[in-house]
Amino acid sequence: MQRNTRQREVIREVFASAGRPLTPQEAAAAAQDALPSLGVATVYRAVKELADEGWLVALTVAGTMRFELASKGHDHHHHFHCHRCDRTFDIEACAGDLSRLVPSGFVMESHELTLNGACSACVQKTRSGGRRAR
Amino acid sequence: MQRNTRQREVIREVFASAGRPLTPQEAAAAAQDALPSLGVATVYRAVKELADEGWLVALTVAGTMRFELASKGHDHHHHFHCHRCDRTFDIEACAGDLSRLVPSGFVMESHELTLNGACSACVQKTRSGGRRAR
DNA sequence: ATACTTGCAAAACATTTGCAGTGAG
DNA sequence: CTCACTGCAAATGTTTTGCAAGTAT
Repeated sequence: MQRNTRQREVIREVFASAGRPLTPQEAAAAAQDALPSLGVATVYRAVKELADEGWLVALTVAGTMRFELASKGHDHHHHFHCHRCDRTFDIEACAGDLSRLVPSGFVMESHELTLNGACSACVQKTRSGGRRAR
Repeated sequence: MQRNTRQREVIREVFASAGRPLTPQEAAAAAQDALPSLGVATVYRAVKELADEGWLVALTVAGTMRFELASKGHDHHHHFHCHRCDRTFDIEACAGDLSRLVPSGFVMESHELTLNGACSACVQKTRSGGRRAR
């Protein structure tokens, strides 16, 4: 990422303030909020560069690629995917010792853990019998 | 899945004998091997039904949706994805108590754990200086 | 016979790429 | 001024869907 344009600035801001992984689509929607003329292609391009650069990390949850800040202060964490609203949240803790799971002969370099279920917001909607759409 | 047709039989057979998660595309290719006229749409439809039904489970590894038999004798297991050969292997063990990771208010229904690294075959190829493609 | 299934092709999406115009340096 | 960046639209690739014909029950 060489030139500092308004759109890239906005895109970075979106991820910086999101606090959770965003799909390129979510990021585009949020960014267009501040810069309506911004096109999705630009978001895809910027996101890819930011990921290559290491500022963002890519992860795939529920069949969709998502990106989030590489370092948010805490180093390693995992994700919770809500199948109700399809949002992905960060989980601050790590599962711990997984090396015992690695088959002999294999070399583990990283691991990815995703919990699936309903987020608190969706749980509450369900409880109150509420029917609120996205 | 109500009627027992030749194509569904073939599709089930493909997953049953695969021994590892398959993408819809892989499944379609394998099934068309036994039933050339079979279309991808049918595979997608069948796979979705089988997954709803619980006979297959969906997982996302390395950016692609894959499906595999829900119960292969052992109940719960995880996956190891080799970034070298892009194959996914089963890991018989489960990480254990993950409920402590769930944020309060959230309800976890399942979890998915993927270890990334190199499988034994690829590790050996590397050691022996070998260079073999997929 | 009935109506669930299938194959095909079009549709719906998500992501990428080509291009000419725009703007950062 | 230059050339990287952007927006638009067309191109890709994947999964879904509409429909008429096929077939299990």
